[in-house]
Amino acid sequence: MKKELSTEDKIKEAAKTVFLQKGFSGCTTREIAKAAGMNVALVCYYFRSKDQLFQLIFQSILEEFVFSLIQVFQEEMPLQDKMRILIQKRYEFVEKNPEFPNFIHNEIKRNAEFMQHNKKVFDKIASSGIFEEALIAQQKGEMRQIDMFHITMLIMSNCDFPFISRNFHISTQELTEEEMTEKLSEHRHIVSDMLMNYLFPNTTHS
Amino acid sequence: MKKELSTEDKIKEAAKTVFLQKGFSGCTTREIAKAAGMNVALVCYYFRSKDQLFQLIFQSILEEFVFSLIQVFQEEMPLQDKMRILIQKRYEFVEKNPEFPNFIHNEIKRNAEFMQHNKKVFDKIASSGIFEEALIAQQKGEMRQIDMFHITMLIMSNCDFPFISRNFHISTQELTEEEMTEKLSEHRHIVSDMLMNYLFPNTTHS
DNA sequence: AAGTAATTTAAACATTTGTTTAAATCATTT
DNA sequence: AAATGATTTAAACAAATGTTTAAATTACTT
Repeated sequence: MKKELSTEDKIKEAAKTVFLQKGFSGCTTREIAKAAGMNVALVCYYFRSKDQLFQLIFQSILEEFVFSLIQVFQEEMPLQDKMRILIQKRYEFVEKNPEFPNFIHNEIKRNAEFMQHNKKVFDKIASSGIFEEALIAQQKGEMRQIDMFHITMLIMSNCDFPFISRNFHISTQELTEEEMTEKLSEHRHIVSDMLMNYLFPNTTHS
Repeated sequence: MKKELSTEDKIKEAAKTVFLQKGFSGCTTREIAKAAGMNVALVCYYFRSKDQLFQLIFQSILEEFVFSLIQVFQEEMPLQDKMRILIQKRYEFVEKNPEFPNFIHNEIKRNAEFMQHNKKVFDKIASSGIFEEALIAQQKGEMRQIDMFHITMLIMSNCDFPFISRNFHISTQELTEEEMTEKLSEHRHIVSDMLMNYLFPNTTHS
């Protein structure tokens, strides 16, 4: 059923996998071609250059990432529930796309202007109204009064880092892949508990 | 005063800077040589190969990293204080070496065996007795009863990630370098508060 | 079926990059 | 000062890598 992909799409899929796993500098066009079961020249035929192919992939991945966030913001429910779900969704998103955070950070480092090209995507978060909603909750005393910067950072730190550092912990604590997967699955509840307790201190949390 | 370095040491220093900033795949021997103000051939003359030079740098950085942790464990004080200081020291260490965490994760990904060569270094953490100490505190009910895996993960997540994602937040939230540095400095107190509250729930924290 | 355009392939090209070589320079010892 | 060994340099080499070319194949239209 997956056989019916065009050559162009096969290369795109392979490129996504390889770029996510190894980053731009860490892989070659030949590697991507091979992963797609294609000739080297075909990569250039369809995408002109490695840079252009990367730009394309990067953008699509970035959108996927941002949309997964916005999806939650737009729901109709109390901020506290929204936050809990946000944390959960975020954690699960990274669980499914564990290479993702590292990928973004590496490529921003390699080329800081990348993000400027994709700023529009991030504006969608701001225009979702989530920040205003949080401000109101803070004024009501429902939510801890700290800058949105810190809130964002706390959520991302605790949801993204475990997967960024997956191999590190496997190595240093001598875990198997399966044990690690299990641990990371457990960890979500701890993260959720800790963050919700901290962000909404006056509430009893199940 | 810094002029009195030997050629070998100049190359080592340059290599450390460049490797930390760009990773192994992200830089060239010529780049390192240039950063050291040296000839390309000198890099190979003193270190035989890029791989060997990298191995050397990696190991020294890793030791620096681990020793900064152990230092705290060995002090004589209640676990709760030890933890607070650990969090603080860890945060400050990454603040001073912001490229560090990303560097480690990237190179582990590139070559998983790297860590196996340096396992001895990490054993020193275990033999510091910190884990036993934590277990006792948990049995006494002083400390939240969660696996050391999760505790380690929480601390590292909140201390390391802010610096890993520094450029990401600068880009997406349109901050200047100075604003970001300031924010990250504030963030330490939030991290410390949140973690201490979570790990030692029955205590009042200043 | 012939002709046309798109796709695919193998080969080649130019650059980059890790490494080596052989000569030149410098420092140190005798 | 001569000689010896260490250090430095420029040049070269081989392999890898991004990209292009030109021919071969396929798909599609008339």
